[in-house]
Amino acid sequence: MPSRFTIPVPADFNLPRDACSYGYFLLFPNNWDPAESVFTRILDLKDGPATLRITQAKGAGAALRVDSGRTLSGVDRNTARDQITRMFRLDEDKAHADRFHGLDPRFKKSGRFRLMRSPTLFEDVIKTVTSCNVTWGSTILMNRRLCECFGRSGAFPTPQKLARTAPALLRGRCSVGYRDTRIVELAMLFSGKKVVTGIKKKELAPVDAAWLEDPATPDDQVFEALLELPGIGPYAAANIMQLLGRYSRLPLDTESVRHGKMVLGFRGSSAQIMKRVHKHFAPMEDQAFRSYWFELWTFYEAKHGPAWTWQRDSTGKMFTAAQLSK
DNA sequence: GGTAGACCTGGACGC
DNA sequence: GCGTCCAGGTCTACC
Repeated sequence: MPSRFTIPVPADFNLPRDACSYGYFLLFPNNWDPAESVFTRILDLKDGPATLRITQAKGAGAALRVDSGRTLSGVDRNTARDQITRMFRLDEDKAHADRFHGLDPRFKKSGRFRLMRSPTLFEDVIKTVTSCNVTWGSTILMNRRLCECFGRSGAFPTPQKLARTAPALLRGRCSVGYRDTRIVELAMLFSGKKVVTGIKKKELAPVDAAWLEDPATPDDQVFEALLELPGIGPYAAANIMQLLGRYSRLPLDTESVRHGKMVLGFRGSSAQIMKRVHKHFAPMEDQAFRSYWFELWTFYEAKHGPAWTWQRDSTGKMFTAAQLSK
């Protein structure tokens, strides 16, 4: 039996704008339907996977309506509500907006400040690993296959499932290449296991997700802890920081170099341009990433139209530095 | 501390 | 259809 519930949102929350605010909205098992303005997401809940259809029929500020393909227990409904809240950052209120817009008023009119993320930290970490050293089209493919091959009914696979998976099988089915062992080791760490990692050649304690998510934990300690994880270098760690709601660091990559050259007019080697991009956004203090990201996003939208009109299988594959430089 | 090269895959390109 | 080259961060070895 289908079921329906609602989730209240902050007065400024706008589903098309805020759901389509970061590239992960294009990755499985997320699906945005531009024609209907419907965000569909499969969540692996206690009683099994559920396909959730999320809409905001009455516009910005109106409660989200969530339709499930099956009846949800009270426990599953609460878990779904928590995960959707995390995904759309519904806990970031006017104070967050005011802080960002005070430092960078360019985005006050559009109201942008929220960045879409995953329902769980584990999924954010794996999505980040699958976005490293690979073109965006391959990132889409890896996430699709992870869900199809190892997730229940197309949901994102759990840490427990991936922790039990042989790296070679992961590589063979999901085209993750050398990331295979890194993903399995990360899954073990998120499953509460100690890991003697072959990647970084040391014994690692299980990931304490609550400690990483706790705003009271200092940024520097979170960053250092992330760098310890297999497959996580400076770029990935900085990206996970913003996914954790810590916006002072910039995950700079080849795309940042392209942006530095094309939009900011910087010249020099890649390393020099990255240093200049860092310096350029330093005045944005604890909001540096938001300022950087929405500047990038504005460039993308100027090329391809508003993000809520993008199609995963066409527009969504255009986003690589090489493509955008053309 | 800085740097070169290996790690993989998909896609573009030339023949 | 096949071979070659390239894009894309992390990690290790070496200086």
